[in-house]
Amino acid sequence: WRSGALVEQRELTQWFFKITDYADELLRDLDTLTNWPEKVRLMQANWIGRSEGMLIRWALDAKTAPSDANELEVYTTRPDTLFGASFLAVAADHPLAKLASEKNAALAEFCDECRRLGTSVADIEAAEKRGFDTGIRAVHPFDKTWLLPVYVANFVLMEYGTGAIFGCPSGDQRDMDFARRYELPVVPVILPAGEDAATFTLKNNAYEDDGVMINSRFLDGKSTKDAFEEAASRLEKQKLSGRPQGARKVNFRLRDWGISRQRYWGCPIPVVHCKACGVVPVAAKDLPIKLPDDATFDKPGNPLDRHPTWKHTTCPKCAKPAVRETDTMDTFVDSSWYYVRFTAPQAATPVDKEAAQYWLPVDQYIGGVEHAILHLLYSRFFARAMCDTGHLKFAGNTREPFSALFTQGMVTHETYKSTDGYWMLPNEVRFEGEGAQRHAVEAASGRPVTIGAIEKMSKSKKNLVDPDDIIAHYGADCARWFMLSDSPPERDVIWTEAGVGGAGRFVQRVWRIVEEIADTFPLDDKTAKPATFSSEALGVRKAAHRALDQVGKAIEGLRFNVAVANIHEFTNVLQAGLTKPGADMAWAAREAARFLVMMIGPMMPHLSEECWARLGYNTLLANEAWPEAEAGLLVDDQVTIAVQVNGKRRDELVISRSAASGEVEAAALALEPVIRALEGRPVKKVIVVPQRIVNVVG
RNA sequence: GCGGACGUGGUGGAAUGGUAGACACACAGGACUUAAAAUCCUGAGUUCGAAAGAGCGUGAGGGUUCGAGUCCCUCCGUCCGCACCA
Repeated sequence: WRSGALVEQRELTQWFFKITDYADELLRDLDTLTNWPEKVRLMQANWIGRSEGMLIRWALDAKTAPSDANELEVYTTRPDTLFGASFLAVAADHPLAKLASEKNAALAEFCDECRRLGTSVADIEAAEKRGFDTGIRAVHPFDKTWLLPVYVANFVLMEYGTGAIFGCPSGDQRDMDFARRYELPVVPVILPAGEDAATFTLKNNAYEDDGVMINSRFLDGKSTKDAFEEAASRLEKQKLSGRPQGARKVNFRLRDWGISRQRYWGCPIPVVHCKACGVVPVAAKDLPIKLPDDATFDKPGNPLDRHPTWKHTTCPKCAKPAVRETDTMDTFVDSSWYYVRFTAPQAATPVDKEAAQYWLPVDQYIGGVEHAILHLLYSRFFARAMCDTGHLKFAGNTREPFSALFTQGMVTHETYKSTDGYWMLPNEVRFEGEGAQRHAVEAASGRPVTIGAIEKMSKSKKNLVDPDDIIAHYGADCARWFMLSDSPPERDVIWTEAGVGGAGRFVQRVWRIVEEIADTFPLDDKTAKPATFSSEALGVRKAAHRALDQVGKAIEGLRFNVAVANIHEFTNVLQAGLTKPGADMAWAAREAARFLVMMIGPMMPHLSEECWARLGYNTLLANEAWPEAEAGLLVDDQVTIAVQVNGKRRDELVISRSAASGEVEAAALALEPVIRALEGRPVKKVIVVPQRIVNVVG
């Protein structure tokens, strides 16, 4: 239904949000989003695509121009290169192209051809730069005697700038390609640093960077930046038909947001079309407009448009029969402000400003990078628009909906296709062989299966793994633990169950340790903390407190795989400690068990509550505060420092934490491997980094 | 074409410029067992060596530094975004 007359008709009633009004602010405020990934900020900046340039009006030579066309306005970011101009070009849809086509059948044909091609990315890539000389000549703004040809060119976009450009082949690769094809002059106007003006020439590569102006009359010798300023201010002062010939202009790549969809599944756009009153908004009391329950989907096209009764209503203004808008909104509209609604989901009005002000902005937003541009830009726009319409107010002076953003990776998996071309679930497939011999067959029939690319898990390609299988076998906590331990959350993961067994063993191990400690050292609030600890017990305590510190920080930083590794490490120490019983170890072990259970809590909630109860507590672990690590247990009196000779590690040294540099140096130089590595050479220099490393240079 | 990210053992991955490979998976050997499972212990980047030890080692090559996986430059590869935006 997107072809033919219907599209024309639709064009007239397309609905847009004026996101371009916020282009500058959306771009500028990206700098304030310091807790957003650089990548996403960059993608948004590129998408908004701000460029500073000029609109320049060129007079058309009366002898060659159509009678009702006497000037052509172009957009450029490089007024400095005006003396390198060798042609002008307009888009096939440009009014001047249409005007010129009226008396030129060949030109009209060329314009048609341009319109047919050049829509898809692939077309553009393949398309050569082609043009058609309209015969019209334009007058150079700085030289009345200099006439330039005006072409229609397939690489000029009507949607950007004015749909017309001036071509400077020496300074722009596209213009260069065009000039070489149509044998237009190529005049270098910018001399790169280190080049000689007398010998500098360009072959088929344009020089697009900065330099010193040449062949440019009054601009000669200026820097690119100064030349821009000079040319711009002259054009601003210079008049053409009584108006300034040039005007500075900021242009954006960002377009307005077309929200009209010809689909059933979306919020209806709440307006009515009345023959007498025109487009009339639906009264607030009649909102929301509900979709009909009896839509049919048996034919292509918009079910709302062909529904027998739904669209027929009366005009809110004059009460005469009128027709509802049958376009519905893009679903991105809903996702652009749900976070505001979520602060007061029961509110009678769309937004409870007080609740929104209390909760927003969102502290930590987590989502896939696929939303980097559309959803996240629309949401930033909506937050601002809602502030301006009085629907929303933020507590601070920000207008950003999401303070911090984290982009998680995707879960990917191999894809499988049967011989008849159907996608197959991984659990319908059996594997044989290894390495290059590895191949797949249908588990049920033994028929061969093609192993396809590793792709993002999707229902359509069926490369899905059902977590129920893992949950049934190992439990939900184990599934969670395994996923968190596997790789950092920002990275894509190729899903594999290899390793889930290890997570299962860890779950069992935690339970065994907790049982052992609960049985051997039952909860007894009266047991006083021992005055001193054996070195083993102290070791357990240090490991416990260090883990608490590390795991807390890792979780805060969303580095869950590191948190898991830290817990593993600590568990290993605790388990070894249990083989050396004693009153002080009992106390240390109980403390350690309590910490262990608390640390796994966020990642294995069921197991940890079970363990918590097993340790004798009759509270909910979920209500417990994260314990504070004792600072004194986080540092050792003795530190191990590496000893290098000429940057190569030769030995290590255990020494008092507070040892003076001289002391450390002496101890390092006395080490036998150090003496050996020096091979009798004198020591030139010794670098001592306290508590870290010694480097002997010799 | 423009912009960006990444490249570390058999695998997933650790590492504020300071002992590369933590932790785990897989693997091998051992203990326990009639046996297996489970559990526990041990080993393991690579080359040479019986060992002690030594050489090499974070995609390749250069640079900065006492010291580089980490910073800078060039190249190769992989991935992502934008794409004739004047």
